[in-house]
Amino acid sequence: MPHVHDCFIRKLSAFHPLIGQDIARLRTMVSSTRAIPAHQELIHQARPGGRAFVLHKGWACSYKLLRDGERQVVDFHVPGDFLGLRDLLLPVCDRSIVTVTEAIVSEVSLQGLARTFQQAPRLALAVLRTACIEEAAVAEHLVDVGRRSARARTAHMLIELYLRLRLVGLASPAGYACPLSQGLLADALGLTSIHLNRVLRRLREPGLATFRNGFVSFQDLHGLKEVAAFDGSYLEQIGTGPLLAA
Amino acid sequence: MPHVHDCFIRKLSAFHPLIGQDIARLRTMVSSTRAIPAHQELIHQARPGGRAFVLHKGWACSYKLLRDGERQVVDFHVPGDFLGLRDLLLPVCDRSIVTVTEAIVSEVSLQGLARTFQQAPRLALAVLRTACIEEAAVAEHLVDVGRRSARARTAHMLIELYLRLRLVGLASPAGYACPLSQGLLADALGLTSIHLNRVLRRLREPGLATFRNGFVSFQDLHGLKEVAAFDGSYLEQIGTGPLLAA
DNA sequence: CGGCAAGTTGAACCGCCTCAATGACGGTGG
DNA sequence: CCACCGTCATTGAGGCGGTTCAACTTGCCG
Repeated sequence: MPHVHDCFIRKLSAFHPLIGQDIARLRTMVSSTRAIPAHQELIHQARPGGRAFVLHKGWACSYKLLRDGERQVVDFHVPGDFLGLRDLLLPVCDRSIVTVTEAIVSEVSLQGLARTFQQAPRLALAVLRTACIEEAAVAEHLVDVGRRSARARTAHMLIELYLRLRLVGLASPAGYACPLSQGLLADALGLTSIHLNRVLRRLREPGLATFRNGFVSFQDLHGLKEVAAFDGSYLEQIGTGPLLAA
Repeated sequence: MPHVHDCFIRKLSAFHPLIGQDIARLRTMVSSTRAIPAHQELIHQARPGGRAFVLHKGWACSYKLLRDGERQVVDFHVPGDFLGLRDLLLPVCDRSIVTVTEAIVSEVSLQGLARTFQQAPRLALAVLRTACIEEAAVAEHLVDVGRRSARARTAHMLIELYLRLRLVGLASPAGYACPLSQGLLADALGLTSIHLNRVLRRLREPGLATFRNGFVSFQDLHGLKEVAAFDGSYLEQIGTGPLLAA
């Protein structure tokens, strides 16, 4: 019933047309919507939990910790994302998810999900599809880190976040609010924050994009896509549905 | 009915106990088992297909091509793996899958999978779990490329392949047959084949592991795990089931 | 005002890449 | 049977991108 569900519904709709009944079922799937402070763990690496969440508001990120203290951010999560599906299906989760900002989430139990699968297979399919898309994002992320220069990789990440936020109405071609610190973004890109800082300057000074004070703003989105060698087939094709006429 | 299904069944069993009925259903899920030559595309990047396969014999790999011709191998596939689940669920697949060696596969249709989900939810759950594990491998791979040195990363990959092969009985602590070329492995690790060659030497000369003539052999698996800072929580916990008492 | 986290800049180092050449092997056709 | 070829593996020398270490600044909060 709370309208904070909007992002999730909006996102699912982009993948799969939902009917009214589906939305009603969606509301029975989740429970205990609540606010979580920033920098709080939702899911802990290697601790069996079996909890999943729908993120309604705020940002989160999943990361893995190495023994030497290094951290690799695997993915960022924005409103509408379904977190921890893996944690429900596997006995042990291999990564942690923490909030980046204050966040509003709803918890999803294994029972709730299973019930949804039984009663509304179409809906279940939509959920699976979003999970697939998020996995595709991880793979794209891997390509970034493995085969693109720091500059292309950074440009690519800024654009990807833009598309994902646009899908839920939180970004415009001018830019978007981005609460990530340079250190966190660097841990996602496989760079040091020092080098990322220099890379960001080399995007800012030629007039491509600016990341400052919690905002990403695009001066030349087309040029930025060139730099990123962006091929958004895995994301762009979505987000062209009726909900995103803007 | 062909016993080439063994690897898939064996792998599913490791995640979820199967009963006889499940195995019978599994056999109705797939169709047209056949041999595929080496270096042949099973699934083509950006070409809508909606086909998926169970790999019974041989190796395959999924990769993404960049506009500049660079290639990033996202994952290797060994017997027992389920290929292309994403391709069934999403309208467009964002990566290609090719055979590395000659391979034997069975095709799985969306209908076949959907039927399985309806008739045998337990089985469907097992399939989803293996898909999750493979996604976890991609994430681990991302950590490799993003935050580990070339040497640790290479060691890590050799061990990961070992564990995945062991799960289907194709590896022993002494080593395993590995038909990958150095160039292909380098494309997975985000290295040049030249540098990978030097890295392999720095694993061979201290007496850790050898990769030569299509075989990986471990001289000092424990030491190798040290080098890799290996934390196989996402893989090791599995493979300790009854089927893998060896 | 003091303290901490995050951002910014500089200088020096090194891991990995690039370019280049050679060796080892199997296949193919003369 | 050997000359020719393509693919893969191996080794060398030199250069660049990104790291490391070390300031210093800025902004926020107590």
